[in-house]
Amino acid sequence: MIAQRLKLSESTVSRALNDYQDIALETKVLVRKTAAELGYVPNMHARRLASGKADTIAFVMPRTDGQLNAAFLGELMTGMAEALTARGWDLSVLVPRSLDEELAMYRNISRTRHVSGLIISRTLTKDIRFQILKELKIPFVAYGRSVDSEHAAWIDVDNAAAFRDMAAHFSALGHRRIAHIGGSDTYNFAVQRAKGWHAALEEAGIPVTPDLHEVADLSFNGGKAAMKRLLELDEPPTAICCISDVVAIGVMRALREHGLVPGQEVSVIGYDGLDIGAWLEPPLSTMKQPLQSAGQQLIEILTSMIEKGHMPTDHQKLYRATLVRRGTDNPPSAD
Amino acid sequence: MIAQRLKLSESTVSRALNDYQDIALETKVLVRKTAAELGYVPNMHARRLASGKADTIAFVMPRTDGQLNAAFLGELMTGMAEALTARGWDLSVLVPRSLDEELAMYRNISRTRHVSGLIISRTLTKDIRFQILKELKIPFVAYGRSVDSEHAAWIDVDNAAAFRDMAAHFSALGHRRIAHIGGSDTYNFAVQRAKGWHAALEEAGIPVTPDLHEVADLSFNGGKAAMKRLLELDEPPTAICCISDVVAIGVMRALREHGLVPGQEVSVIGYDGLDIGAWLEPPLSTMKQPLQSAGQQLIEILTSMIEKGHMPTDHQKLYRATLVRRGTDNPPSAD
DNA sequence: AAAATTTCCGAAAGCGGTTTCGGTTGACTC
DNA sequence: GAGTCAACCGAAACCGCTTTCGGAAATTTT
Repeated sequence: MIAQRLKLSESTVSRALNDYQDIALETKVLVRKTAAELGYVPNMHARRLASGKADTIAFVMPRTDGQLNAAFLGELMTGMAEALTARGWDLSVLVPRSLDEELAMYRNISRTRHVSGLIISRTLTKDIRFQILKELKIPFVAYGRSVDSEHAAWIDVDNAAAFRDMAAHFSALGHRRIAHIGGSDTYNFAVQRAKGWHAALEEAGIPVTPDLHEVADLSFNGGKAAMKRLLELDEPPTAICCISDVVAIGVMRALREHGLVPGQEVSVIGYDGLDIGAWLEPPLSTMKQPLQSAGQQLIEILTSMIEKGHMPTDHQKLYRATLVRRGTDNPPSAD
Repeated sequence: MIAQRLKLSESTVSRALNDYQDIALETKVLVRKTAAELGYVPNMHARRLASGKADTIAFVMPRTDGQLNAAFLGELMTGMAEALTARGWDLSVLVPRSLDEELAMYRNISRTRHVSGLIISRTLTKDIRFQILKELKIPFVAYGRSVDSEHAAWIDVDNAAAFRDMAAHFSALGHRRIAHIGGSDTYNFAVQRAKGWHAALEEAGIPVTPDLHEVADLSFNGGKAAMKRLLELDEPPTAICCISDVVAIGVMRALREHGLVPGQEVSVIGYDGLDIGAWLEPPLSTMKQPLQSAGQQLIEILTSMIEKGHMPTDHQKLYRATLVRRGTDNPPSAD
C-alpha cells in the first residue's frame, strides 16, 4: 500500500481497489488510475492472509489407472485454467498416490484453507470422497457422478444417453446383435453406459442376453481379450459399443487377428473422441465430449459456490456427447 | 500459534518448528510432539507473508500446438508433483494463450513473488523467455534447451544422441538410404534431432543428400504428406527417422496407401514412446524418454536454486532416450 | 436553520506467523 | 570467585493488506 499515500489513506485505497460500496465513484477511478500508473500489484499472500480467502482451486489428478488419462487431462485443465485466470485465481494440482494420501490432503486443506475449492474427477460408483469432502466442508465440484453425489455439485456427460444413442444408431443401421464391452462397475460411468446400451436394445425390441455384455479392463489388452470372447459365441455380435476408444482399438486388433475387417463384418464405436482413432485404418468412429467447456463450467460452479457460500441452483449439469462417424460404423454385411 | 502457549512463548515454538540452531534439542522434540498431538498445521498464508517465501512452483503449460501434448503432460507433472509434495510445496499451472499473455504473467510473478519458481517447456531454438526470465530474476528450469539457454538451468533429452542412435541402428541393420522427417527449426529439439541423424549418416560413411531430409508439420497429416514426397523420389529411402510418434503414424499411413507395409519395404522409427504406437499393426518402434524422473529432477534443481539463491553446479542435465523395438525396424528387404 | 441522515474516508486493530534483538541462565575459564 | 561465553528463550516489531468502527462533511428533512 506504500506509494498510494500520494493522496489518500491506506484503507481508502484498499476499499477503492476492492470496489466497496461506500467509496465515491470518482475516488475509485482516481485510485485505480494511479495504481495502474504506479504498476501496483497487491501482495497476494498478505491479501490472502487478511481476507482469509485463498483464491486458489486445486484439481485432483486422477491416479493413473489406465491409459486414458492423457488427452482428458490437458483439455480439461486448459478449460479450467482459462476460466480461473479470467478471475485472477490460481489453479494448482494435487497428485495423490493413494486414497489415503488423497484423504490426508483433504484434511490438511480443511484445516489450513489454503485452497478454496477442489475439482475431483474419475468418480467411482460408490465414492466416499463425496461424503468426506462434505464433512470437511470443502467446496468441490465433481467431474462425474456417483451414487453418493445426489446432494453434491457435479458436471457429467450423459453417459446413458450417449450409449443409448450409440446402440440406437447401430440398430438404425440394421444391426440386431449389438454387444457392449464395458468396464468394472466400480466406475460409475461404466454402470451408466451399460444402462444406456441396455435401454436402447429394449427400445428397439431386441432381446438382451447377458453374453452380449462383456466387462473388460479399460485398456487395449482388455478390449482385445473381451472381443475374442465375443467372437467365440455361437452367434457373434455384428456391432460393438465400446466403453472407451482405447478398448475399441483393442477390439479392432482382435477382429483383425480373426481375419475380420472392423466396420465391415463387425462395426465398432468407441468413446472419448481421441484423435488417434482417426489415424487407424479404418478410422474409428467414436463419441466426443466437450471437455474444454466442461472445465470452464466446473470452475464457474465452484467459484460461485465459494463466493455465495452455497450451491447455485444449477449445480448439476449433464452434457451431451456427440457421435463422430469415421469409418467403423456401417450396416451389417449381408452374409 | 494459538494453543502452543501451553508451555513456551510463541517465538520459541516457531523456531522449534523451523529447526533453528539455537533451540535445545529436547525443546524441539517436545514442541513437535505436542504440535502433532494438537493437530497443529501452520497457516500457509501467514507463513508465506512473514517469510516472504511462496513455496510454490508453477508449470507453464505449453500452448497446444499439435497433438503431442497429452501423454507428455501427465507424466511430467506427476513427476514434479511427487517431488514437490515431498517437500510440502505446491504445484500450480499457468496456461497462457499467447506469448504476450505468458510474458505478462511473468511480469506479474516477478512483482508479487507469489510463485517462487517456474518450469517452462517446449523451448524454441530462439527463445526470448530465457532472457526475460533472467532479467525478471525469476528462478526457472527449462525442459529443453535453446541457443539462449547457455547460462540457464535445464534438463533435456540428448536429442542428437537419440537420433544418432536411431540412424546408426538403421545403418547397422543394413539400410543405406535413411531419411529424416523433422520439424520446423524454430523448435530447438527439431534442430538437434536433425543434427544427430546427419552425424550418424556421416559416421557410417553414407552421403547425406538434402532430399532425404524432409520438414513436416508435427502432426499425423504432416508426417503423411512428408512421406508421400519421399516416396516420389527416384530412389526412395528404405528407413525413416521420424521426429515424433505422431508423425511416424502419419508416415505409416502414407506407406499403406502406397501399398507398402511399414517395417517391410520401409522401416520406420518414431520418437516419444507413446503407448498408442504399440497398438498399431505392425507396432511402431520408437525412442522413449524417462519423463517422470525428469519431472523430479526439474524440481530438485529448481528448489535448490531457490533455496541456495544460485544455480547448483549440475544445473544442466542430459537424459538419454532408449530405443524400444516393436515392429517397424527391420533389415531392408532384399529387392 | 436546526436536526437527522447519508456519504465518504481515516485510524487502528487484526490476520498468523517469522525474525531481530536482548536478556537469562548455567557452564567454563583463569 | 569474578568474568566470559555459549546456549536458550521471551518481547516486540514486522510482513502487507482487509475490515471494523467511528467521525467529519455533505445532503436532506422538518
